Amino acid sequence: MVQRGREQPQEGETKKRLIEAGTRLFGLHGLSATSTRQLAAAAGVNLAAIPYHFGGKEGLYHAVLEHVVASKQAECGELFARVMAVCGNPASSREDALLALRAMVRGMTAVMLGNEESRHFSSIMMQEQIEPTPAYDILFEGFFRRVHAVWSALLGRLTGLPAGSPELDLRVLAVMGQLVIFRVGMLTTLRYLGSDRLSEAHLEGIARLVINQTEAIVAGFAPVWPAPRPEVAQA
Amino acid sequence: MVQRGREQPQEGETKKRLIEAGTRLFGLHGLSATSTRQLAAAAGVNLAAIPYHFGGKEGLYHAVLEHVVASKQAECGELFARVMAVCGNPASSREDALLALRAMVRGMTAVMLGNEESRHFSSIMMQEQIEPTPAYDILFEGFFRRVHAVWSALLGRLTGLPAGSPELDLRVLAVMGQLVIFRVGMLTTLRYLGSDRLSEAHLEGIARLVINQTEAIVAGFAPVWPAPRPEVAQA
DNA sequence: GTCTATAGTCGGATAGAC
DNA sequence: GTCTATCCGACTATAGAC
Repeated sequence: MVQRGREQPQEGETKKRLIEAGTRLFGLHGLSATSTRQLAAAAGVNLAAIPYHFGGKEGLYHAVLEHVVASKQAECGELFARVMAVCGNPASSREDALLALRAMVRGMTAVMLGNEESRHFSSIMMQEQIEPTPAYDILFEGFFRRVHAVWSALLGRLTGLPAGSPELDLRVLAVMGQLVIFRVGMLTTLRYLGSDRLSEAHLEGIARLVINQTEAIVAGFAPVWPAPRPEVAQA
Repeated sequence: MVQRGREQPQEGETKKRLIEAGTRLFGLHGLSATSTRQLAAAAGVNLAAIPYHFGGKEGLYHAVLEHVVASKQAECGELFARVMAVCGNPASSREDALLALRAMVRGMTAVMLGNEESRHFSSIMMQEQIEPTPAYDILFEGFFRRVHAVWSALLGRLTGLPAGSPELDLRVLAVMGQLVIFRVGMLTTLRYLGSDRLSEAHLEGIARLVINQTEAIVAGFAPVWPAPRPEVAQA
């Protein structure tokens, strides 16, 4: 808050502390509503370190986005690879695919709802959806496209919809929405649960419930797209 | 932009223009990142009108929230009443409830994804989820609680889950998530569709797809909560 | 009720000592 | 590479004329 009671920090240390503080503050308040003075104070570094190391506030924001995307990639890499292996293997059974689906829901529940860092990450993602900055592509290409690809392979396998078809792309979004809403509407969720945080039991309940619903979705799937010209000429 | 080429506007007119401009600008940039100068310029009124009429920027924000909530209530009131009537009538069949579900999905698709005003409304809701202001209760009590109550009655009727149970509350959120994600992740959705806006055909496809999935969810429903102590003592 | 002018604060970036 | 001191622009709110 005031001054660090230590000797001069190393170069890497200062940059690292600013990125950590930036992840938290940009997530909470957004890019324009976070001041360089707040950032420097939270990181315990000098104000002038921001223009010096990152070329300005926007440079720091850019570095924060690259950092959180790399962090999420590391967190999800193994899970994604396992699921993709099942989907890409023609010998795997439908039962294998359903097991992979359960693993995917559980993994995404943990990644999205579990730790505190994910809160800041998703807040940044939401702000970029509302008002994209030039750094939006980092999030889209680095994180979102990958998640979508895995879900797409999984649901494509279970519904028979062709990869890249609009119906599959939209269904992937709708299915992911079942989980995303708990992140996006966390505050509202907690009000309904009468709690101030999601407990382990809540996470377990959400994961089970989404697994049940997603299995029901693929079991009751019937293609609806391309909307075959609804009631063409009343014929 | 500069000056209005007219005589002095009426009192009500100035307030109305500021609220309209506020809905758009607060939705795009948020409370703290929208300046009074932007607001006054967009509304075509004098800067000093904001403290005069609303007591300051935050007072205008408060008025904007009350305005959008009232607008959504008017938009949804009839649909909600119809669905609640079906759910509250013990004589209505399961088929009636499924018809109400279809009407609800179509109605919410139109309300949430259809018009331009809903974009600003949902952006404000998202920002309040990230960093709530004292005005958050206006949104929660005035809009969200009502939507949730209707979905809850509908899904309670179709699954047999008791009103107010945690599982029903969470399932309502998960089901709504299927639609909410298209609003929250509109930018990403459009990238996948390779379009710059959602056409009527897109909306129709989304509504059909969510209806199909939600019907599948209630058909394949199996209660998962309260998680019956997952593998209690491995017995 | 609306305007101009301005007070007072806080923002990001930089110069230059160390 | 880090610090202090400072510039200058943008912000919200207000005073006071009309």
